[in-house]
Amino acid sequence: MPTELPKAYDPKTAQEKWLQFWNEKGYFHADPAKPGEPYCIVIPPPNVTGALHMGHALNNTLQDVLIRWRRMQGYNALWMPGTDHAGIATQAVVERLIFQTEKKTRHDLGREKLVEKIWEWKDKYEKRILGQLQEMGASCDWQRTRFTLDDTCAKAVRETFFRMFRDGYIYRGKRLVNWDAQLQTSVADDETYTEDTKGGFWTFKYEVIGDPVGTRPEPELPEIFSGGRSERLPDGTLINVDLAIDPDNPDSTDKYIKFSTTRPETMLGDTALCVHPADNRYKHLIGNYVLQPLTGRRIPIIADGLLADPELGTGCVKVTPAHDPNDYACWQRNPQIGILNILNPDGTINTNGGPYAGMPRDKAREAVVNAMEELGLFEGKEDRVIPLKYSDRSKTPIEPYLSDQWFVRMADRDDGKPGLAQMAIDAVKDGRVQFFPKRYENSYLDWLGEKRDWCVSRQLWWGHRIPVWTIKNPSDEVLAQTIDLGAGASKQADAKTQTYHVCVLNDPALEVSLEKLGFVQESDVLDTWFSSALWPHSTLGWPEETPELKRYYPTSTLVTSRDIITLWVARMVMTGLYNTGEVPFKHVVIHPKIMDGFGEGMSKSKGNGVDPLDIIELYGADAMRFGVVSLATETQDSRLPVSNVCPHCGTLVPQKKEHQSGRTRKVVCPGDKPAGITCSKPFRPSGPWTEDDPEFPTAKAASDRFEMGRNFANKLWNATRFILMNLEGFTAAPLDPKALPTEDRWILSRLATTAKAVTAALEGYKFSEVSRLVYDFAWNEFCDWYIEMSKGRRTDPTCQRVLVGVLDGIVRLIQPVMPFLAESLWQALNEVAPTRGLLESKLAEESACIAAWPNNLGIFIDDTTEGSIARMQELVRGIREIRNRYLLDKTPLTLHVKCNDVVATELNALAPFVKLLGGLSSFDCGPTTKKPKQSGSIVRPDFEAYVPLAGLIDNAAESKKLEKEIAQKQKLLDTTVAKLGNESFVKGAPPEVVEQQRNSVAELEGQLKVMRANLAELTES
RNA sequence: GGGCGUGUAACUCAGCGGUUAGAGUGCCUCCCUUACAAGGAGGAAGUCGGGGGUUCGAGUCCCUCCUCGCCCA
Repeated sequence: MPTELPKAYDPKTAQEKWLQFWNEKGYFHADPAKPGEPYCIVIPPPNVTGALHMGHALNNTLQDVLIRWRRMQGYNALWMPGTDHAGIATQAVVERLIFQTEKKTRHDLGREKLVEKIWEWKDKYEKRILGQLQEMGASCDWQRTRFTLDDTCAKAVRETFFRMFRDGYIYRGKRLVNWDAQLQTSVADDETYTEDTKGGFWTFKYEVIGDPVGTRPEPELPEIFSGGRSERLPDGTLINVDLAIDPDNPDSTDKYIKFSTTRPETMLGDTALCVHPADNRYKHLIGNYVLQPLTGRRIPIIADGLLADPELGTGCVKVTPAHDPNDYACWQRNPQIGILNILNPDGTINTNGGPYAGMPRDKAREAVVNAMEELGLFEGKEDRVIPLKYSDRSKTPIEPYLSDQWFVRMADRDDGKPGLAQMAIDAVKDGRVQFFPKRYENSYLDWLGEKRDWCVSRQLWWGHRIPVWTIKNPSDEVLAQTIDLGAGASKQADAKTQTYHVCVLNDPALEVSLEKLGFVQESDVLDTWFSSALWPHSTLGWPEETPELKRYYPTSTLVTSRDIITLWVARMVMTGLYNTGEVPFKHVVIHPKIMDGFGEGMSKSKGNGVDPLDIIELYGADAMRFGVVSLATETQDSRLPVSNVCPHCGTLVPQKKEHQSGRTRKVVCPGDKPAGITCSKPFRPSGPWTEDDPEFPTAKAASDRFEMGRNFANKLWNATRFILMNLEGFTAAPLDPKALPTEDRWILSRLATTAKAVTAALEGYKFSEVSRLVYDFAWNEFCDWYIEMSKGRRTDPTCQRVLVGVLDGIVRLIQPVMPFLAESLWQALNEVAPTRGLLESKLAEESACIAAWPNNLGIFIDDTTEGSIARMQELVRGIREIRNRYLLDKTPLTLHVKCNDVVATELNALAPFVKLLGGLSSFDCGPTTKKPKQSGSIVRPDFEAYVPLAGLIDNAAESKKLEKEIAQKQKLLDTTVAKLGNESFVKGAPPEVVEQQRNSVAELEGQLKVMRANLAELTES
């Protein structure tokens, strides 16, 4: 006996049940020993910094769609899950938390203790994140879950660093970094943000000091104007640097030169003043010197057209290479001016700042301004809003800071070894790695093309500690003992600073003995991206030659968002090629970003992220997945306006901008007046909260964009419910397309077409197309028409087989997108019709997860039949339109159709359905049908149909409608005729288009004739 | 400043050279018809950002301007 399903789909029940079922069955565990072409995706490891938001939901749902689809196709599919330690982000979050709760800094705690605390945080959030993924239905191979700091990954990191060190790709160098003085670490550009901040614009002057000819060190002179700089002079000549006084203007003995700055304290580190080479006001001063009065240093006046802007301020700027990126670049062009660091790592002034040493930045600024004022060198201050760079981690201003860092060399090499950047460029250029959509290649290639060295050291405690031991000025004895360290260690020496670095691969004993000799291990850790760059091969076990690595590497597809193409994708390609000689993945799929309702990207710092679990709770995991798949189009980012669900009454209260970033703690529910709800109770809007609020319950986030998926799930559920209720006596048998009636041939043709299109969409990573195709077919064709038609054939065994067969196909097609729903329907089908099939009957698979993907249905495709049904649908819609217009409700109608014999034969064959769907008591059709008086009319190219409405018809209304239709058709006819009258159209357009237009004219003329006759009759009566 | 994208119905988005531009939501009318009111039937609603151009034909290709977004300087 058929089981009866509950009236509505209950996502919660399905999710609990099938998660457990899948887990027990182990469908998601990939075994390299099993057959099947490999298909592998590595997850972009989410940061353990915080929970996942809808952007992650989108990213992971798309991966799941692909992996589930390939699994159904019979691939040996592996989806490798894991999380990222996200160095600075996580450390900063934990440090902040500790400071809030215990008022302790990391230095109070110490390295070991802090790292321990971070591991606790990591455990908590890793669990949360993996839980979120599981609830979404992600079919990852959970047994293989990795973490970028676990032993397997650590081994790969160390091996890679060692090889790069040994091969000369890694070096120690100085660089101006974004210094976070609070956290005392450098941060990457993407870890900073710029905010307009109230500041000042001070103007000072320096005294130009006499510099008698001959006392200046001569060798300096050519350098100042050497290289490209002289070319930038407008007249192409060198300026006579020995002249402090302009020869053309001997009276202009400038005593002072004025400049402006937004950061007066950096004057302590000035190494030059700079003017534009073409600036006539200063031309004669170039090459002279000024006195930095606070430090007593004599610094040159130089010309640099790239730094100084004659239009801006006084046209003269101070140059502080160690504390400003532009000045730093100027120094690189003019190295003779020197570079001077005036800051300690904690942001206080160092000994280079003379009397100001030890002062914090802000105090030093005050002191410097005061001192300049006392010296009479202060010219004025203007309040100004300036864009200031902040650290995203500590929310304190960034200090450009010169420090020793470790770098990975990107550039081409002259020793025959390949340049890392070039290797990665080649892989995309020759198509070994392909981007979808293709245009994203540009950002990848452009960025790599700059071949800028990668700063990989971070002054943090949370991460992979750099395996380098260093000694300065070692004794000869020590040097002698480190001549031969074996193959497990590699040495670099910097002769200039007498510094020796030893990188150790994996030899704890050697580490100990090095330390005994006075070597000290580098305290820095590696940039997080260093370990994530290895992710595709490290997770598979590299450097070991594991069966997984052999089987699944290179992986197949990487699915990610565009903002980390450079930071992550490019680096994975580089390290993959460097370590394994092969690209890490063949396809890179870039998907859109989900924005909030105001067009801003979701992020943890903004706190405008929506927890997928909120959406899942409200609409179900299938609906959430369907929703995000639907918005994954190729071009557009997608807005997700969010509402707060009032915890008291369930009213949806739209989220406003002021609710975001945790700025609003209390919202009073306005209730829902139309629904008669007066709530007025307070709640806390959804947001980046980490704890409950004792006063106000927190609202969950909702978005009506997920209703579509929820409704669709319920629709399919009920379609299945209906079919199962009508399978009394079901027997399985193969279907012979030729022997089937029109309606069966039609729905099978539509299924076959849909399956083909869905497969093509998946192959092209056109995700939104996938959901749209299945939705349209299942709802608008199968449910709205075929199931309705089947109601006239309740006990027909063929119809039962078609119903089951098409439903079976729909369930397979939707499985990648809506796996919980699909499994629910599949299991229900398995109970009632375990043996089934369209072309052959066989026992269905035990789970939809492993059901075969529909293919080879092409035999069912039948355009003629699709045309017949389309005509019938037009007729039925016409009848319904008349019924609705006259509010005829359930009144049985009669219908007379005039058409040619061919059409009549087809319509007669479908007569039972026309009667059923149109609510007719009688139906006749043929070439001799006459229009009954007082009837509603439906005029279409192939037929004219009449519904007698004696006593009901509203002549005026009917005429009005007809007139409108006639006007439309006439307009169309006119433009078509005009088109055909255009000789160049008839000659230039493809013949089939011209033919189509000709047919259209004939049709329109026919229809217009009938409609005009009908109108005339209406107005007569 | 450079690059990439975007602007289509009230909202969120499809369509990217060929009939009269579509969907979901919302809106209006009718219907609790024995699968589904998370539903059914029907309807109204768009000078496809502005301006030029190419083409027999342009939301669709090119140029330009404007809006908004992202990335890189």
